[in-house]
Amino acid sequence: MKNNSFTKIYEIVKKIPYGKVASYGQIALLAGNPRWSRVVGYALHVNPDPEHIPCHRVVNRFGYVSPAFIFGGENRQIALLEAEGVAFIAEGQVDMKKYRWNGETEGGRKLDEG
DNA sequence: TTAATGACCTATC
DNA sequence: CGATAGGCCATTA
Repeated sequence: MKNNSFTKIYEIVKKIPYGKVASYGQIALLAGNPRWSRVVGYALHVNPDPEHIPCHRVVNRFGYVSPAFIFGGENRQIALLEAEGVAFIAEGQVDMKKYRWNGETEGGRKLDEG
């Protein structure tokens, strides 16, 4: 267990608030390594603690979800997100402009929601 | 150890 | 502005 790299990633992913979603690059960045974008996905791939690691709240830069890599199936992620209140603007895409996690556990509406 | 792959992002023409 | 190619890091065979 290399709790040196992934651990950081998990820490971020596990810190994602309820009803919000974050992108790999964001997590990687918050983790302290903007190039871990690929590793972040890998970290979730192993997902040693899917019960504590909300990988379903993680999507790519465009808000698209994975085709079928989530623990349980694609519907799993979508279902979980919808269950939290996250709406989908497309078949497998969430509104990153409304649910995109700023990176803080407080909130944040400094974006243009207009 | 070398070679290949991946739930991504960024830079260039 | 739109489309294509490469880079980075870690895991696996």
